[in-house]
Amino acid sequence: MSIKKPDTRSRILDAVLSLVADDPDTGLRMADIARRAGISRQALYLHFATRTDLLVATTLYVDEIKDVDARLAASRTAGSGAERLDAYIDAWGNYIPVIYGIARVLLSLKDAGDQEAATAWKNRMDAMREGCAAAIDALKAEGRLSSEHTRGQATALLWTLLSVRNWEHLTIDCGWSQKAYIAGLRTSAKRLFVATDEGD
Amino acid sequence: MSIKKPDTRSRILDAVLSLVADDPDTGLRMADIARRAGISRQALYLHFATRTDLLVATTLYVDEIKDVDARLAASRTAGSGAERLDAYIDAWGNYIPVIYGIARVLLSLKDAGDQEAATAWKNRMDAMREGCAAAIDALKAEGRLSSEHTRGQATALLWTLLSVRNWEHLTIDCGWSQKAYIAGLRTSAKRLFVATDEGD
DNA sequence: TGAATGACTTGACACTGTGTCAATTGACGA
DNA sequence: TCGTCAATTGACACAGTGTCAAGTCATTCA
Repeated sequence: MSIKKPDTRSRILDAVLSLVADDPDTGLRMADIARRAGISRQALYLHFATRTDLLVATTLYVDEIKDVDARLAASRTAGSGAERLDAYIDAWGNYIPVIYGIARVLLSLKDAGDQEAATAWKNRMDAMREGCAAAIDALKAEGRLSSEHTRGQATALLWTLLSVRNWEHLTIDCGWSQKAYIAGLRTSAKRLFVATDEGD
Repeated sequence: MSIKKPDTRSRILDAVLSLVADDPDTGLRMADIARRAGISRQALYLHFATRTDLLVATTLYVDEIKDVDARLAASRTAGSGAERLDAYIDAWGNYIPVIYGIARVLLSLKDAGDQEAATAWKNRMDAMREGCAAAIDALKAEGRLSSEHTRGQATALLWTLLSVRNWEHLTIDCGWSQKAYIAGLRTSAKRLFVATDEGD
């Protein structure tokens, strides 16, 4: 990886982010991105082979800038399984709005049948799933995982519950505030996965 | 509405469905649809103004053929609130795979910023939400709705839980069978919304 | 019988957006 | 001063949607 250099690449990535922030519904055309970055459309192709490449790179760039890893790692230090579940919901749930703009673009590419975008998204989501599995495992280790689910089922359910699509649905379609979203998911996850005191 | 006629329109709609069934990942181009329907590409525009119109019409056509209304109405006759919840999950959850192919196309249009597709989808989902609200209300009327949620919150959560995206995630990404999906959602909904016996 | 109508066909074309190619410029470092 | 690298301009190929004009063919109606 290069360290210095005049950083046209970063200007391009920032241009994508600023366009997405400005108008989430924009088509995000290569020509628009170039204009925003202050270079010619053709110059984009000196840095990224295709539009998909550029968009995938942008999501990685966001992860880097916003330091997902640090955010999510914090949740692993929590004490009990239930606390860990809450911490993970907080960490991931509050990260979603940060990535939502560009995530949406990537999801839309994936939906349109773009294999590369699908793979990139899958990788990100698989990493997120690890966190879900870790939280469920912590519960299980304490014997506090609801007897109604196996570890695998509980992990899949939590993973599903925490999807970007569900965040989108609850906040945008249902009008929940970010705070209400976090609170709602916390209580839901507790009800779903944490065994009640008198044997479950 | 016309009753007879050689029904080129239906042939077109069937062509869309058969293409979607054949290859869910296809681009579903107007030219392909025309070829499958046995007419010229231009003739499509004699029946549908735009590709979006055609695709929206196709989802309505599926609803008509498969009779969603009848399926969902059945769930309203169930006895207790809990039974009604189960019946609704069964009815809707088993309808999803029927519409999934074309729903996916519509969702992808919506994602790409198509306003007309977004509205059409919203209408369908609003109707589905009614069923969720009715099931939650039935629980509430019996005093069996978990005290942790208001009616509105519970409805939104159930609506979210039953989304096509979640079905997609659980069955396709997580590999759950349709049976496992229904069973998983039934127990989850019960845990989430039905109050436990000793005051909740 | 013969004209009008409606559904469909063929073929050409405009438009948008991505990606490619070739030739040129200008700066910077060895 | 030469080479190289980043960027520029301009032209173009290719898909896919949507439009337009002119022509065919069958049915219906007078």
